[in-house]
Amino acid sequence: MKMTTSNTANINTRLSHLQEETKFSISVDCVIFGYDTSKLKVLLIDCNMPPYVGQKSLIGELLEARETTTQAAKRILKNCTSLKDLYLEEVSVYSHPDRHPLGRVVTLAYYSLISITEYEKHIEDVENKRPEWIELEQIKDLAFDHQKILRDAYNRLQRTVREKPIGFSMLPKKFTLIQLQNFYETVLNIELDRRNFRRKLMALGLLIDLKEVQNNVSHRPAKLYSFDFEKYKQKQNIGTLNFEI
Amino acid sequence: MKMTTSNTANINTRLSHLQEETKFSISVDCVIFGYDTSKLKVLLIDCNMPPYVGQKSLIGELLEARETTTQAAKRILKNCTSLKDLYLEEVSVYSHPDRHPLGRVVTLAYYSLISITEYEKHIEDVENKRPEWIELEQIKDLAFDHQKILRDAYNRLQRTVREKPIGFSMLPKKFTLIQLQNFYETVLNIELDRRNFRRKLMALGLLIDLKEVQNNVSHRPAKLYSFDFEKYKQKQNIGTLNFEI
DNA sequence: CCAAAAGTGTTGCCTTTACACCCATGT
DNA sequence: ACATGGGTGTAAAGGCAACACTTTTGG
Repeated sequence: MKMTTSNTANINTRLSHLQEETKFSISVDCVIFGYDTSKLKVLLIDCNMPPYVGQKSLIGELLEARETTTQAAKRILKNCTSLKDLYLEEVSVYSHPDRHPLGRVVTLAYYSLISITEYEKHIEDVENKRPEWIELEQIKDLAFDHQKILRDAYNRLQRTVREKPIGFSMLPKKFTLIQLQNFYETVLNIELDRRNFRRKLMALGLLIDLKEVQNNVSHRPAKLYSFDFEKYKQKQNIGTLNFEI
Repeated sequence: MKMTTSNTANINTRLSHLQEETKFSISVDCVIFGYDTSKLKVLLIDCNMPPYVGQKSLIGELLEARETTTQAAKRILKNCTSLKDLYLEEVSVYSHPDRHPLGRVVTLAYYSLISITEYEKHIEDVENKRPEWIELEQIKDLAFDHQKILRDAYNRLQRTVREKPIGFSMLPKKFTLIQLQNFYETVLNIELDRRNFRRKLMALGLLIDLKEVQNNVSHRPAKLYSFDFEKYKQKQNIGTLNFEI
């Protein structure tokens, strides 16, 4: 059995300097999810780069000299939404040598969740070339390998949303239980039983009954709730938590 | 509200060339888990690089010009174990600007699972500077940020091992139910009820009763089983699967 | 008073847990 | 025959899924 180890530079033990030939551009791409009128949407921009002119792409930038990929992702998010402290989660690395037409660019994908309503409030601050919300279902033929990145990010979102209360980042601060249920039904692409859903959510003890109701609705107005992030943190710390939709 | 987007090069829309100043070395580090005599172990090497001389580190190499990070991980694994087709899963990216003493090196961590027995069979093929199996519990003060990488990888392993039958990659091809149970108890650091465990595993219908038993044991010999990877794939394809420990 | 959506309990089933005794082999 | 670990069943509790009618508001 022949081995090839011997001649390979080992980055963790033997290497004495870093060569220019093995340096790469690194970018960070953000899949920004929003939720509005029972639709899951993604913030996309137009790609002007051949051969992808006319297609949409995710929002991404090159990693700068002294920032981490997470910092880069936060910078990107702040730039295009003017919001900060958004939920952010790493998806994966995409490193096919021919994935980018300008040359070798390894990209780290992140996804983030934002409230479209909050986003709209600050929209006038963003430069004229604005990103656009596109319904997830409508998105196809993204530039580069972004369709795959989106698929991976959505898979990750579906998983995480069932295990952690991250969905509340995409909902208004005050919401009805039915809005919450619709949200889960949309994101997970399943149907939920109303009574069972309410029982489960109320049993978590993490919803604050605001003692307010909807108004201007032509039917019985629903009660409004908000999510108790404080209590969630406490329960998390003492290991009491079992958030499972 | 001030915005900073306008001047930033956008990798996906506007940039026309890649500059040398924003190129980085990329490495791939592998957390190689093995399981032996009721202990979870990790394959580590000695780090000879100041200021970490004397400490252990993960096995890693620089990404080469035309390979993906996954290919790099497979190359690394093959080099140091002479085994291939190993289970491989991405952990995360580590990109702190000062994480590596030679300069800016962004690393992608992967973890892999191997059977120590299989590994030992090929060990004579590996160059003299051999990596070493260290019990997970004993590992502390790894070089670089490898302690954190290991922690993240182990968390990922604990999660995945409950959801997918990846543990069988670390066990002998023929195993007893009690060995299997010990494996899960070790990896997950929990205790399991023997009867309940057996019932659950048998109910999966994915264990092949080999109609063989242990020999040379000074007690009632246990039956040997193997995992039915074929059937697992089929069930996975038709969505019948519910592998949950 | 009608339309439209909000709100509310009960039951059966399945899954999970807890628990103790007999069995097969080597010495 | 004894020591050692292997192998087995049952009952109680808890969680999950299925299901239909009443309530409140606006028009």
